[in-house]
Amino acid sequence: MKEKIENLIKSALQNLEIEEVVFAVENPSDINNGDYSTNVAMVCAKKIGKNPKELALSVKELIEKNLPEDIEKIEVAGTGFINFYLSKKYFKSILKKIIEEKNEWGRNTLNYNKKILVEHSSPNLFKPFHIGHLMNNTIGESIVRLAKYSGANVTTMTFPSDISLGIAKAVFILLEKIKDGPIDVDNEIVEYGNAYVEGTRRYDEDESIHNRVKEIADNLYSQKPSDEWDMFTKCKAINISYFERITNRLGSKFDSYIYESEAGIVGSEIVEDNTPKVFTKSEGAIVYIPDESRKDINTSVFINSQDNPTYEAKDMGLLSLKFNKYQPDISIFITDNQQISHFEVVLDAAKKINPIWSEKSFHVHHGRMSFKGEKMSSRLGGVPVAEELLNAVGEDITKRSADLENEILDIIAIAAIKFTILRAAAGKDINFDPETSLSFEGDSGPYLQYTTVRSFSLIEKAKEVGLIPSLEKASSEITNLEKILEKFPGVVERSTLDWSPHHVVGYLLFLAQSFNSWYANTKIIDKENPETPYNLSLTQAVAQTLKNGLYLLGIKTPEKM
RNA sequence: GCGCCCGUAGCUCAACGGAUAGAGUACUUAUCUUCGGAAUAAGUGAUGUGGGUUCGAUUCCUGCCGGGCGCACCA
Repeated sequence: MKEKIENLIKSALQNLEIEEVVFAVENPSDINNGDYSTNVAMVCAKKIGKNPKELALSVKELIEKNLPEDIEKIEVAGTGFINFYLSKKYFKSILKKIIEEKNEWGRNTLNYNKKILVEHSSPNLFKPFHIGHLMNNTIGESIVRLAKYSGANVTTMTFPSDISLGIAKAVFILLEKIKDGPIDVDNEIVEYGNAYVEGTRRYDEDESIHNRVKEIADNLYSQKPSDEWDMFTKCKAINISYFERITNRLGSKFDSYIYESEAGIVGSEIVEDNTPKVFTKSEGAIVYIPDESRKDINTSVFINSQDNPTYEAKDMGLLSLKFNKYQPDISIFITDNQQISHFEVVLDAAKKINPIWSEKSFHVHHGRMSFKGEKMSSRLGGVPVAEELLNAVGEDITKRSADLENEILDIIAIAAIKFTILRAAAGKDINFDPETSLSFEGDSGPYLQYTTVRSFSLIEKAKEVGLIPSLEKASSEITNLEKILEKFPGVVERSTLDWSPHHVVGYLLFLAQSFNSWYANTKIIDKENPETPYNLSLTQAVAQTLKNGLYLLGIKTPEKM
């Protein structure tokens, strides 16, 4: 439809002998200003020395001479906007499309047949899956779904951090601990988390253990058979299954794992092969010094003076592994925005090794969550762990409605949390206060779910009394709901173009509010009303659209709630 | 100090250079013997500050004020 309108305008401009200009056709934010709107007259007016309103009127007249039946009317408004109002017939065809396409409704072809690799949720072994991971997972999963909806062939990947000095510290503690007896199997994850925290503390306080910890680190990096290597591999397996359990609960699956330990090996080789071409030896380490023109990034160490790869080299190795394995057309990776400059350095260096690595990579960065005002860091302990938060939210939901099944309870709790994360543009920090951030009323995940569930159940209820949705007898009036439904694919496209799920959130809220408002003023199941079948179709289209939108956010629609 | 990002109702967030800056929450009211009240309707309330570019600036540029993050062997 947008293209259609653009073409109408272009041919009108030709008739007026105005040379081509860049103009916009968009959905006005206020639906009273038409279904589509263009600023073409304002853009051209000055160029040709004419009043924008007059110009708009002549464009309008020209288009009206041969008006397609999809368009009902055209108006000139404001300082020279040309607003297009679509016809009932067109909206009716949209409803038909929604009902026929079901879960496919809203898809686009922006990335048709492209290979997209999305890396997200990367866990740190030995550290619990905390709220920062939850945030990363929520945004990542939504981007995965947007990518799928845009016709891409999507591969999901995660990059567990399985090797570091910090992990060596944890292994040091665990080896000490098993001397006193075996680790409590029921509490393994907690024990490992504590070991990590304890290791960090001991290392800072007690210099005498530094040599031993470094030795452990060396053995882990070189995969040398030893007690520490055995301990490490055992912990790794348990941590990964823990990770799979929690991400599965959240609705994510990963096609592939690339471990930091693998990436470190590959990264080290790449760095060594490209020294001194790209990298420079300095003070026993190998560093990357950016060109003079890149004053915004800093010199960084890739291989430290102990000969171990740093995070930078590991990410270089990761690029190589990713592109060799998958040849993605777009490689998206999601991290918090503390890492922006880190990746700028890595990608700048990567550009000199294989330009494709940098050209096809796209960094989505999100803010951090502060919890009751306190910064979160699992290394220091006392961090809100994702599962604890989910369970706490679940309890609040139980207080509200006691008889929900556990599965539905979890679906609602996840929706409440994911909504809070996705409603804001990624990149901003979220000030997470469980008291206010996690409401179930008003703008909230459960509100959207509730509206969806209720609208689906209306259709069922109508069936029981013999009323079936049908588009045959439509009122001549065009409802706001029809206008809003028509916008859904455009909103999805916009979210896909800048990988920003929050546009979908805003849209769904608007749709749900409009539906609820209509619902409050319309008796939908009404045997006396000849428009009832049409209203039921409308309800069905709303329910489907809400459901599809929630899917894109990684939020499930429960059967009932 | 250098670099990047951010300042919008009391609070949490929107606004792809466009039309009267939208929501929720809180507060004040109203609807409701209901097709599922996790609802609906109404009211109060905001672009940190000074310039500039533009037909038009919350949005772009710039000065100031305030905040966050990053800056050599952590991840």
